[in-house]
Amino acid sequence: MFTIDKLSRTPIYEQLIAQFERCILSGDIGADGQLPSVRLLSQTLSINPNTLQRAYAEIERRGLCYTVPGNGRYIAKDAVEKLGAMANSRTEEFAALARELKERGIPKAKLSGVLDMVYDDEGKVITE
Amino acid sequence: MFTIDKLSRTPIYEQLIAQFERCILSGDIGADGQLPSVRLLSQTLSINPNTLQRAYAEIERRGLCYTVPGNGRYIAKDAVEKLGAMANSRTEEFAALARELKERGIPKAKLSGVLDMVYDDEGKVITE
Amino acid sequence: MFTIDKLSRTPIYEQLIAQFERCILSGDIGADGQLPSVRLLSQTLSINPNTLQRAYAEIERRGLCYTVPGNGRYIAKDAVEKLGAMANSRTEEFAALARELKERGIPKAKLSGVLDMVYDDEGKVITE
Amino acid sequence: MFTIDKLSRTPIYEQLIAQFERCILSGDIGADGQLPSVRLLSQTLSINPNTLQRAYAEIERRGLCYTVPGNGRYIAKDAVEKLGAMANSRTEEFAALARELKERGIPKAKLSGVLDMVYDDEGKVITE
DNA sequence: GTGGTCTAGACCACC
DNA sequence: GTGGTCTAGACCACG
Repeated sequence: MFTIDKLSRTPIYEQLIAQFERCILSGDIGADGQLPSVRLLSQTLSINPNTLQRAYAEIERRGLCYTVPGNGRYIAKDAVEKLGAMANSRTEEFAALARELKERGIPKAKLSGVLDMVYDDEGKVITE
Repeated sequence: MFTIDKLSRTPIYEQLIAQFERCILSGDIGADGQLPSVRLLSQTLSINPNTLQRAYAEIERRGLCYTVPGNGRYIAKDAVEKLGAMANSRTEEFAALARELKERGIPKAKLSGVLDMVYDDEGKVITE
Repeated sequence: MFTIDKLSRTPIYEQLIAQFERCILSGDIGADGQLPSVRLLSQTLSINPNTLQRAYAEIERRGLCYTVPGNGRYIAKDAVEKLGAMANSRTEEFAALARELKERGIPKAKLSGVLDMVYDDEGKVITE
Repeated sequence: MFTIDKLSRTPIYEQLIAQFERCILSGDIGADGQLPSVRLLSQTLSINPNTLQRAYAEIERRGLCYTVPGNGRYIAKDAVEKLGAMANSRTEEFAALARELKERGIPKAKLSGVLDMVYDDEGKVITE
């Protein structure tokens, strides 16, 4: 369910956050919306509870989940919407990267092609 | 000529590398192709000489420049081509970002629009 | 009669205590002064009996109620007076908060205004 | 300069945050606006560096200070304004407390008196 | 059982 | 020197 790269330069807790956000989007969390407990998941992933705790704290700070004291953590109902709003602001990142690649001589056609591939990806697989 | 953001989370030496690469691409380095000395430039930018040294070392490692001992650093003649090759591999990065944004519900049209903006921005200047 | 916020950061047992004290002040407990049994009320509120037990223990410790073994819990006759005395000591808390807000630049007029609003709120109901 | 109560129920890192905010308001940070380093201050207060780090991270998240990589942390120029804005929203807290005390029979006159004392505090001492 | 906090000590990257 | 991250292991409050 999760893949953590302990050697990566991006901190583990950020990797965790990213993975959780993906899970929320894809609905890969149990139907009751409960997130795995700190103890359990930290064992499963063999990471330190503190690290996971930190990831959870940040996810909660973003309003994507909430804590029921003594009971567990649950995904917020409007989590998907919030993620959408956040993604919108990340478009600027996309623009910056495109600008840089353009500067380095990558033709627009190439990037357009990549975009096509990404967005038609699953479509092709199914319809073929 | 250079703009360094000391507050940025991306290390200064990486910022330097990126800026040098841009200068190489745009030909903004003196006609003789000589890079400014560590001592001089570090003073100009008021950064630590070690930091600049590190950037130069990395640029050299990438084969974009070479050192003439006791004389200075000069841009390699095939530097532009090498940068082109490197940029190509960075397209994967672009794809990854596009994939993620797609996953989060950003429609293809939006990204295409961004692409158009980026590429038609200065394109006009050329076609005029 | 009771509203428990299970998501609140203030423990449930403290919420219970506060609500009981309010009920005692407003006289909203049955004329006989008997408090609901642990079993019944914990079911009604769908909270853990232990939690309710803890709240009752604390209320009893404060001398606001007493237990008749095998019979039930009853509100102490001097409960209201005791609550008054306790509230007096909480004025210090009020002073501390006011001091802090002053330190942060909130003008006295603003706090006075708040005070007016709070106290004149239901005051009207009485004078009518 | 700082007083930490390790036995308090409010976490150390929150105590730290509160104290820093007060220092910022009163201008008790060195003229250059640099905050003490994690290592140094954690030794001085004999607390764990991690705890202090956490406090600093939160302060930074609130936009009250910023980090110069490899150099240190500095107070943001608009820190005082931000603190003012935050305080404004805390007025609600004040109202809630006043409401509760009113409910418990504290007369308005008493709270008004407290308010007078708090705000005229230093004035009296001087003019008397 | 749950989450929250803290300590001790280590390692890394950057300047 | 600076901040940032992580681990290991402990303790506490709450339900």
